[in-house]
Amino acid sequence: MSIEGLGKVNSYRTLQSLVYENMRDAILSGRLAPGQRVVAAKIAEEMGVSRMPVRESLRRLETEGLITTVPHKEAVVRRLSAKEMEDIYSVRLVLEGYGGRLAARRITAKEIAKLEELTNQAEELLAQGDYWGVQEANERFHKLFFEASGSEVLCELLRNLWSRCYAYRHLSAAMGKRERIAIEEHREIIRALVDKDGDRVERLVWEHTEKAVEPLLRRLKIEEQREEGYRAQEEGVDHPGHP
Amino acid sequence: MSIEGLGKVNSYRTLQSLVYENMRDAILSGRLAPGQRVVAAKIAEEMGVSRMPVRESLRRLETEGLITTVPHKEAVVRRLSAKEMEDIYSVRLVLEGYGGRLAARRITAKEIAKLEELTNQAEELLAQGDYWGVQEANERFHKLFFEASGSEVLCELLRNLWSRCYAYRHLSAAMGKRERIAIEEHREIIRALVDKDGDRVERLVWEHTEKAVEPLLRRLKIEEQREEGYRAQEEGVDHPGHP
DNA sequence: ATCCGAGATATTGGATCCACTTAAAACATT
DNA sequence: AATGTTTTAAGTGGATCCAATATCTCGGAT
Repeated sequence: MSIEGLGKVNSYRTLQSLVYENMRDAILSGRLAPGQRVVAAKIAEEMGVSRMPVRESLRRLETEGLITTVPHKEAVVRRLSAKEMEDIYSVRLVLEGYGGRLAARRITAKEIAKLEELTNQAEELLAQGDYWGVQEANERFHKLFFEASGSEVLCELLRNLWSRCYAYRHLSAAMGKRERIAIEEHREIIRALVDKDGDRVERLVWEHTEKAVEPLLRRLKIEEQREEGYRAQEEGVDHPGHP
Repeated sequence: MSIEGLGKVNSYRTLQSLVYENMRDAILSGRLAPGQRVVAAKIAEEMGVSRMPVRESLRRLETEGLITTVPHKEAVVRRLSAKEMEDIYSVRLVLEGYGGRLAARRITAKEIAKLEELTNQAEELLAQGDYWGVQEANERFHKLFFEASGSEVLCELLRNLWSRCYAYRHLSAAMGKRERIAIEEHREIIRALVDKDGDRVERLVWEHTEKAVEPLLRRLKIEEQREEGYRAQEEGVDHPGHP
């Protein structure tokens, strides 16, 4: 009936939406890791609800691309191959660039101030060696940035693409190697926004995102190969190809 | 239990997926028109199934942006304002342009032949005055075109954007005014693909889509104003603003 | 020893039931 | 007649039950 610690449940939210958010959060945070099986009954019991709202949530997560289901078999948290990750990032690149172009035309002084604040925050956190904090601040920068585009459709798509790779964000932690430069690039983007120079914003976002994704992809490919190695060892097969 | 005329239902497809496709088709075709209310129980009865698979389908359609639901109230087929339509088209523009750029690098001779065939088909249909047929052929051209990009992510997003405005396609019927030119533009895009000139493909797609959307938007705006006029008349209010 | 098939088990898919929310309609009150 | 209130109807949200299907296990035949 009620989810512990969430107070008055039935006041205005449906159970289904709460379960959905809970599951989504679990996936993004990594509590439900990519490849892990998701059993509706288990989730339902854990949350103290029936299977019904869980099933509806599963459908939503499925159409968002966060889980995959096979009829009568199972639902698993979706795993991304390096190729898929690359595709997602390249589309994000294009869309964020376009968002930047739009933002340059309509961003307000207030929003720019907020972007500057986030950049300063990131800088401070970097000085303290809090790399995770830096990443979080940078994420908020990007989110705010594309929301300034004024296109709800664009935001929706970007949020989706974002959430699909969020569970892999630990792979893109640069641990001091790139953060310095990334923050400088953010400042440059802000300058271009102030100048209302859409072309320049777009180009800068392109370069910026491209550089950010490169190490992530490299690591993902390494992980993939390592895992394939394991599997080969276990199964006694040398190259089973992708499942 | 069984949907009439669909044969062996439980062999490999789930009822839910059949209901989903049915509903989606109804929305795209206009049988369920934008703004129309969708009552789960009614749909269930019509299709001869229980409400369960209908509810799951509704969740999917909702996250795809084809319907909107208000908790405990109702589900309605989503209506697009001119602004939303404009946003969707501008994102489509960007993505299709990018898809073209990718396609230029990897499209095969066979795919190009198929594109040419579709263009010829469109031309024939135009000569016969079958404007609807022309539109359909052109749609298939676009679909095949962006599928040649090789990016599943990109295709998924474009399919979604496509489906969101599909119910409004009658508004973009040019009835002979533009089809001639559109077909010529398709041929030019094909030429650029043959030359593997990604930049040119992207530019051509931009221009092409931009020209196609303009009349649609104009008509949508006119419809919007007319409807507002009706409402003002009915309610005796002069300008109630957007709901 | 290996392969195959018949139960047993786990889990999803679908139907039905009930409770709760919202709106609409009927009614009463001023 | 207009307005506020109660009753009624319609429809969603959630729980539970049953059926269908896939996987697993174990015993038997070759």
